[in-house]
Amino acid sequence: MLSSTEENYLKAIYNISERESGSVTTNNIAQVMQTKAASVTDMIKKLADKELVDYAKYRGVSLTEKGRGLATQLIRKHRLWETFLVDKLGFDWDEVHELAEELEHIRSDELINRLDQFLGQPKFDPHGDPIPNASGRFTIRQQTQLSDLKPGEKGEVVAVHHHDDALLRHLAEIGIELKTNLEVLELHAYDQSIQVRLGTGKVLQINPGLAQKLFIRRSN
Amino acid sequence: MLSSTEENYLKAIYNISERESGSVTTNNIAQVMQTKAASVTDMIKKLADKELVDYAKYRGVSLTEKGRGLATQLIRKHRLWETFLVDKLGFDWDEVHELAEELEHIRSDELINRLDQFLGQPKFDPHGDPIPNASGRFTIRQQTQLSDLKPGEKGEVVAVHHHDDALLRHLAEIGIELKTNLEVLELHAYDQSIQVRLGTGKVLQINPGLAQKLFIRRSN
DNA sequence: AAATAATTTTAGGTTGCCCTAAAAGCCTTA
DNA sequence: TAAGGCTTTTAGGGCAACCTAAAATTATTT
Ligand SMILES: [Mn+2]
Ligand SMILES: [Mn+2]
Ligand SMILES: [Mn+2]
Ligand SMILES: [Mn+2]
Repeated sequence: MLSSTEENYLKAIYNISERESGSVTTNNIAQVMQTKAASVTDMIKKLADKELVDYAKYRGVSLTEKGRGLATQLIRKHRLWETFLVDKLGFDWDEVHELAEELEHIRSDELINRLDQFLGQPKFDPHGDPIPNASGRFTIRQQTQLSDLKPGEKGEVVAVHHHDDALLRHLAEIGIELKTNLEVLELHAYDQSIQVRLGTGKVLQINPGLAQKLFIRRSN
Repeated sequence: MLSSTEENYLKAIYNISERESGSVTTNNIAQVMQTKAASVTDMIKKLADKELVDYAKYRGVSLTEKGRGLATQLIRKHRLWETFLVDKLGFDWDEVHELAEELEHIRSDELINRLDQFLGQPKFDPHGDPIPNASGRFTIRQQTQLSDLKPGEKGEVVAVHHHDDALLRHLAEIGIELKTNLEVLELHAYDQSIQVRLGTGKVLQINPGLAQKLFIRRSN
């Protein structure tokens, strides 16, 4: 039985290792967990004792199979709760992350499987992130960063990277949400910004930072 | 901001003072919280510092207005989550108490108010217990213990006392749930048992312990 | 290859919630 | 009303998760 804190560390390690290659460093975890390196070392030892991470002093950690499995289940719970909050309770997509951070620690397989059924076994959460199934398998989807599209290419917004509430609110404001269709009109060499036309006809300048955080499925 | 533990103590004190008159004793709380008297004394001091209980050494505690308000909100959350689990996720009434014990500590007024809306602002939980509204007011209902009915009296089961899962399963097995209609046929002086006929026609012998835990609204 | 800089670990301490054992206070009953 | 028996509090610790400061190790620069 893991504490909520242990679960959060596992998830942090999982997320870091998804976006960076090699082993995960103490400082890296400290930053994500908003804590101090010394505290991370304490916790790493505990997780290593429980065989959830492989750990070599001064060399960082990586998840074991067991650790990765638990992290995946936690992500499943997080994303299912987010889906519940948006689809059933009518929250906006920028309001659900913190709540899901608490709800994900409710410990009951029965609960999460019933919730999954109730929601119609969704494959993606309100931010377009894939929801692993009960065996921990993710649905793979073809997607590209908006910043990689060439002028003339069209597509549909399928995910946003990631849980920055201000970003999500901004997107909603300028008219971008999941399933929004768009076409790249021009790339401006001067500031790397991208001009796009939305399905609604609205034309927008998207700055490069934002364009990296929007994931598109090409549609032609 | 209260910890889950502090919230649970408040709820325990609230529940004890509902069923017993006078101030709530340390041992009483220790028994409900499954902990030791010394631990209770520690916590009582903390709650007294926060002005959630009135405390006089060796004299027990009682909730302040503020403490009672928080306890009531916790009970609201508990009962709304139980209602969600039964009505929306299809759990049986004997399966939801422990889960609600965890869910009730999720801290968000917005969440609980949306959940309330989603459930249709229910007035009673799956065990027939009243759900306080956002201002902490309970719906009052006329009800009598089955053990107080006289032969010939009829009524409807409106609540069961309380969260003993085995009791709830037993009731379901013998055909008693909320809204079950019944009529008292006979009282047996020998063992104080009560013979009742359910709406279905089924005739049962109910022992006096159980009869005290069934709440009935008279219907004639 | 040193020297310096950065990272990581260790040492020692705090807080919240729990414990056992002993002391203190309250209550009953002779 | 005084003793004995409960109940409650205090004293002194343990454990999880955090902290700061110092030491150890690794990485980078000269
Ligand atoms: Mn999230
Ligand atoms: Mn998400
Ligand atoms: Mn309950
Ligand atoms: Mn209930």
